[in-house]
Amino acid sequence: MDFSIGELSKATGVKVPTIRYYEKEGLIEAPIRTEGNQRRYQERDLDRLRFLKHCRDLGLPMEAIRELIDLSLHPDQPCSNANRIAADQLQAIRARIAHLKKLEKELARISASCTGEHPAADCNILKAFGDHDLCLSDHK
Amino acid sequence: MDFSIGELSKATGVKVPTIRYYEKEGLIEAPIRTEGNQRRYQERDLDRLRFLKHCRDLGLPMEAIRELIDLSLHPDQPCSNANRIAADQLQAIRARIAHLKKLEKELARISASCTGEHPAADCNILKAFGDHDLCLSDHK
DNA sequence: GTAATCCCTATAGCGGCTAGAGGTTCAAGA
DNA sequence: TCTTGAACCTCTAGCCGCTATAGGGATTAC
Repeated sequence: MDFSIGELSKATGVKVPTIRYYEKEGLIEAPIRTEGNQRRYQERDLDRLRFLKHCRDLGLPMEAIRELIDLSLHPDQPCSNANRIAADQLQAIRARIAHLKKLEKELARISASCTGEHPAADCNILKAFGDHDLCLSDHK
Repeated sequence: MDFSIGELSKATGVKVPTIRYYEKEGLIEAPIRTEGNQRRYQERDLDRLRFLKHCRDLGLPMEAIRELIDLSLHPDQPCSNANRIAADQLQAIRARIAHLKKLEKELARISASCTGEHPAADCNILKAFGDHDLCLSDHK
């Protein structure tokens, strides 16, 4: 019928202290309590937390999730904000991928520049780490 | 001959409070001071900070940078650690790219699933954020 | 000489948790 | 019914790598 925080944690993969943290942050509602002050959750809390976790797994910042939750609590409002949030996040992810690819290229070059068998004084890796001018691109 | 912290900052692109933070963390040496207690840096501090910044730009964690600095202070030691650090970082970057690509795929699908003109109750984006089962891959 | 700009220390805050201390409640077995 | 032991409670502090602010002192250009 209702879950303890530990059961909710197992069902969602969100750790117990994290659930309490989300509650403190207002991202999930404070559930009812037993006489002994322990939290007891309902089905809808499970849905909400699954939503939250999925959003976090997709990399959304908590502020964006807050907006999405607000929106789902007002089902008559237009969903243009949800659209914007998804598009923004997609763009942010693509920017990060582009940046990481530059780093990958530089690191591959640096990593291959020395076999690790020299004294440090002659190590090309140490030189490459020290000198951005040796880099092929401008990796920020 | 020597630089103030602001000049060092401009020369490297590292912000002033960050330079002081690096000093507190032992990543750069505490420089000499003027009679009025202001820091004055030398050429070698500039080199060190450039090294540090380049490593940070490449995504190395400070602990790894600490090891690299140690190594460059012992030029007779073998550089196998530098090799390992570069290889580890390369692997870490590649793992992050792989993960972000999964997110990109899911977000592109989610983002395209709704034009943003519906009431929230019917919004496919909200549904997709809520339900991982709709996802094509297992993005963590 | 004075005003503008730099510099100093110390502390707190960011995001998103996570770990620990020290104590209470619950549920299963004897 | 009693007892154990696991799970729960609150509160505080810590993680990384900075960044911002407050409240002052030093330096430099005019």
